[in-house]
Order: sequence, then structure tokens, then C-alpha cells
Amino acid sequence: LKAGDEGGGLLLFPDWAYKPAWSPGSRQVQLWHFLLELLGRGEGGAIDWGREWGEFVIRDPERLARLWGERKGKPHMNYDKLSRALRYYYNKSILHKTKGKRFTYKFNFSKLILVNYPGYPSFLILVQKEGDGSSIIIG
DNA sequence: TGCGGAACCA
DNA sequence: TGGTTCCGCA
Repeated sequence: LKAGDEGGGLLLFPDWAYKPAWSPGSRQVQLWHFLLELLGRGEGGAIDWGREWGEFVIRDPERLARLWGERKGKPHMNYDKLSRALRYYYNKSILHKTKGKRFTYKFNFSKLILVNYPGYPSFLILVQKEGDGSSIIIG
């Protein structure tokens, strides 16, 4: 496990999430992981947690897209393309759209690992520190 | 803005 | 397999 703790929250991911792209049997960084990473850091402005548990709001869509593009080496990334990738998550139950709220999506934490990595002795611990307390989900 | 098909790529 | 790119539609 690795942890990132800088301000807004604390995020813990299983090791596979951090395996570099070149290592054998590894995967490239997943979009959902990238989003969680930014959310955990409280990465100024581009994306932020929403009101409900797991809900997030994209404050600056094109900036988020640029960040994602930089990570993946896709200089022509934009929100149109990034949002298409997010929509592919609907069928996998990783995400769904919060209808009526602009740029607002919601994670399905309970399904995130199970769907993506079946059979993996999986665990995702996400602690959100907010004024009214903290929550923990273990999948 | 948001959706999902289709072709395509690593 | 997870997107990326492009696009017509509502």
C-alpha cells in the first residue's frame, strides 16, 4: 500500500494501482484511479468532492482533461473525450452520472474493485476527512 | 451538456 | 481491455 496525505484527505491504494506501465503484467494508469488521486490530493480547482459520498464535481473540465492528457501522453485530450471514457464506466458500475447536476458524477466504491479486478484479494480504503466526520469503505 | 455507436489503438 | 478519436443526435 501507498498513501498520499496532502490536505483534503487520505487515500490508500493497493500496490497494483501503482505498478509502472513498463513492468511485466502491469497496467497503465486507469482514469478512475487518476481521478481518485486528484481528489485525494485536493488538487486545486480541477476536481472536487461533491455533497454526497463518492460524488465529485469537475470544476474545470478542460483543465482536468489537460492533466489527464499529460499523464497519458495524449496532448489532444479534451473534456469531450475524457467524458466519453467516463461514460464507459456506467456499464461497469464504476461510475454513474448525477443527473441534473452539471459536471457531476458519482463513484460506486462497492463495485469499483470487484468489477475491475475479479478474484483479486482486493481492498480499497478511502477516508474522506470532512468537517462533519469521516467515512471508510472497504471493498 | 450529455449520450452512446463505431472504428481504432496500445 | 481501457480507453481515444470522431460524430450524429437530443
